Amino acid sequence: MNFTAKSRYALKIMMDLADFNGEGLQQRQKIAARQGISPDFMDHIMARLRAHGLVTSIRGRQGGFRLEKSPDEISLWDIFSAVEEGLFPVQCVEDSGCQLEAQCIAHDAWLDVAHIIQVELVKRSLGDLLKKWQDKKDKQTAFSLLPALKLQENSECRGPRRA
Amino acid sequence: MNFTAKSRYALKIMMDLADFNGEGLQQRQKIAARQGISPDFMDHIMARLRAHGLVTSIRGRQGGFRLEKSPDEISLWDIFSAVEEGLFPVQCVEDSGCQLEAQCIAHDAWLDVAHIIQVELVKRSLGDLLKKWQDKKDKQTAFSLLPALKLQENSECRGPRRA
DNA sequence: TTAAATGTCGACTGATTTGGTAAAGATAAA
DNA sequence: TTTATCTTTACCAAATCAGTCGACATTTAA
Repeated sequence: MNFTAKSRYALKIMMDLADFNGEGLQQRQKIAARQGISPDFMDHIMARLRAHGLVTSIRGRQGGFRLEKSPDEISLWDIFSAVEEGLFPVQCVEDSGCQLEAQCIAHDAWLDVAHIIQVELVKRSLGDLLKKWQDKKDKQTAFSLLPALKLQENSECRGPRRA
Repeated sequence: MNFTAKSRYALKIMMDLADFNGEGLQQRQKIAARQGISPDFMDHIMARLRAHGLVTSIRGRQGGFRLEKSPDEISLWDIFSAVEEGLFPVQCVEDSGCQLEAQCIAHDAWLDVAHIIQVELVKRSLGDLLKKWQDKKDKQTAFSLLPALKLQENSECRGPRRA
């Protein structure tokens, strides 16, 4: 299935854009700072999100990014399949051109696994996820005096690849 | 989620052992030949399957491998988590020690994704998969004069990493 | 007791992927 | 024309992957 850093970053970026949806264009630097991502690396991810019609970009002064569709119309599958080369677990499922399909004892199992993961990812929309995040945030701030978390800069929720 | 060749091979090996379950010990060379796997590489996978209590090995002459449990008691999750280092999609979900949990806009989504994938993989037992495979095989042989496929050597159901 | 048939373990390696940096450029507003 | 913004491409070090290899341990049969 191969969820790399691209998927992790892409989800953060998309959640960030959804969180600011309707509040105008969001700049590359700001998104990157809020989500703790290297802006240079973010460029690669943005290029893919744009190519797949998930975000719109405006160049020049006052430029920036925004979602191209409503958060409810964007699924986790859309996001991950936009940024990952091969999201399917194994090659033979991905290109559907496996010559040994009939003889491979594992082929159908992989097809099944690939299918169910896709189904579950399609079920989950950015809109739903954002709602859960906002509910959680509201509860947190109700019990503390922290400023709204969305204004804090975040750093990457992850250590080096191997613990 | 990171399904590498280890998962692909492990599934083939376990399906093979399930297919020959009750027919005595299966030798390393035979399994490898039937499933089109390098025996040397298979050693690494076998070590993990054994360490996780999925297969039993007997050394010396007349030695070999067999399943340690009934195919119905072995799930895809058991197999994949035995051979992969990090089966979870992202680090912060895997080690549950993420300090930024409360501030990460994506954390709960990853937790959800990891959970549902695990649930679906646990649902799928080697017994069920084997049954489907055997049904398929029966239908195939009913319409052709090919010898039973389980006796044919197989080669890996996959090309080079990049098409 | 020895030889043969098996599984076990760890070191090593070339190729690929990953995750990132950087430089030069395009575009639009001020 | 300057400045702020996104775009594209090239490049790179480090890690991972998918093995290969060799030495070794164990059991049985001759």
